[in-house]
Amino acid sequence: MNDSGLVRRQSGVALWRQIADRIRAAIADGSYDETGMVPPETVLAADFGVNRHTVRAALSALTQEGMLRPVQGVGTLILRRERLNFPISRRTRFTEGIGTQARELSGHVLDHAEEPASAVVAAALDVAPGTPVLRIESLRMADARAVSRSTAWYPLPRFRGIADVYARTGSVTAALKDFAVEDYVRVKTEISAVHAEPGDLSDLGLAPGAIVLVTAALNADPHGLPIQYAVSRFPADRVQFTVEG
Amino acid sequence: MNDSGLVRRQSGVALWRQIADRIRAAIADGSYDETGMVPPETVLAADFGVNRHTVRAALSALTQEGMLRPVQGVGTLILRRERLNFPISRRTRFTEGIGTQARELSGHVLDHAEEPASAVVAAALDVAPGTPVLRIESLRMADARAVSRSTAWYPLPRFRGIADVYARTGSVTAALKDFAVEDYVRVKTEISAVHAEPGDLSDLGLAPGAIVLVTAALNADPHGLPIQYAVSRFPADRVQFTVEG
DNA sequence: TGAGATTTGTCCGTATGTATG
DNA sequence: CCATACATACGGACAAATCTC
Repeated sequence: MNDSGLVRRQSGVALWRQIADRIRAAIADGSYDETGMVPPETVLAADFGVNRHTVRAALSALTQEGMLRPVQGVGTLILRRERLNFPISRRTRFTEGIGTQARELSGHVLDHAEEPASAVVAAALDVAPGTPVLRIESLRMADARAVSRSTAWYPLPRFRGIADVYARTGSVTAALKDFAVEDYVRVKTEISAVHAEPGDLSDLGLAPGAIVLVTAALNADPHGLPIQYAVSRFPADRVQFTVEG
Repeated sequence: MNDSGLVRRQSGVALWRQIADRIRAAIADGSYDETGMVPPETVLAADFGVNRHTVRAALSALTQEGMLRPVQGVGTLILRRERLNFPISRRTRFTEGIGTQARELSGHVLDHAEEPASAVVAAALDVAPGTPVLRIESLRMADARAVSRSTAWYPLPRFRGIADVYARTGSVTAALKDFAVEDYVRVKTEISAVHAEPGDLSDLGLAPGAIVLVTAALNADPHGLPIQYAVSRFPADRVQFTVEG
């Protein structure tokens, strides 16, 4: 199922990395589920039309990522990792959304500060540009792996101090409840994908060339007042979204 | 606005390609809108911490993509910076969705055939695995650039012959209307992102390492009967999605 | 008109990374 | 492990086009 594809040279992406990306994708869509192993290096080399050394470099990178374990005399075992599914709907909640897909979920506040609203943030929160807003940087983990890195903006003075509550509870929903927001709805979500930037490499533990899914989301209270605008970055090899109509 | 990021070496992704990706992203988010030009090569080289030749290789790639036009003695002009926005909602329609964002829209049938339903397709269309279904491969263009490559499955015998109507009209909605489907709704959309595969390079005109947004969508008629299951691939540098709550 | 500054275009050589056999 | 070929990245120097004063 991984045939029909010569790999492209002189493209600025090393052959071993192109091959690593394709093997990762093949593992994700279950192509090797029957054996639980990657095909032998010589077979892969023939399939991709490259030298065995090049395949070895690709497998070595995937082994480094913790996705494979080579066993001499046996083959290269696949250590399966499922992709977390993150539902997006009018009632999007991070913790409920991931639900039972991970044993351990947590949210961490990395930093927070009050600052004047940029044009984009001001438009989203429906305030004048330059109005003070609260910015919170956070990291979400599932089973000890980073699944999102967010920057969220909240209007002031309504939510002054919410960062402390979030830091204590690890939940946005709980923190909002503390500020008398019993319910809220997801008004709009923009989804795009870009290559990992230097910040993603450290925050999300990614390699250069990796893919980051980016969402820009607006949440509002039941009266329609914007309460949060957030830009979040997700590692595409660990997360997907589902939009339920 | 493009600072704070040295670029990573020996990662299997050439520096010039990493830099090309970041400049493309900076163009897309409007960082250079004031001048309509990319900063001078020497400035970019200093920002990224690389030699000017390396920046030139990146700019050369973007010029090849039709995104830039260098002018000796003046600078490097930005030709194109729009990303098509594709709204996803209960009433998702491709043509209406793209709407006025492009002057010319078209859909082309590349291939179609009847085949037994795979496990995934059968589950989506709510038929028994192996039941014959109609598969249609299509390509959608906006202003002479490919914006999606889709594989869609339709239940049989209900939609036998719909490929011809789609090929003639270039519109799924029109073709469905021909089969007495006056209205339909988007039940579910899964969104993920992967690296471009060999097929994407030719179909969507992408370079290796490029990002492809993948959607798996189920449409149903007003009675809730599944009428179409489609897996579509979009070039992430030209397309983004918006989910409206 | 012209001199100087700025910016892209092209050449040289050299060291390292990638890919093959 | 080796040897070989090509791509990538760097450093420097200069030419050509454009703008400003």
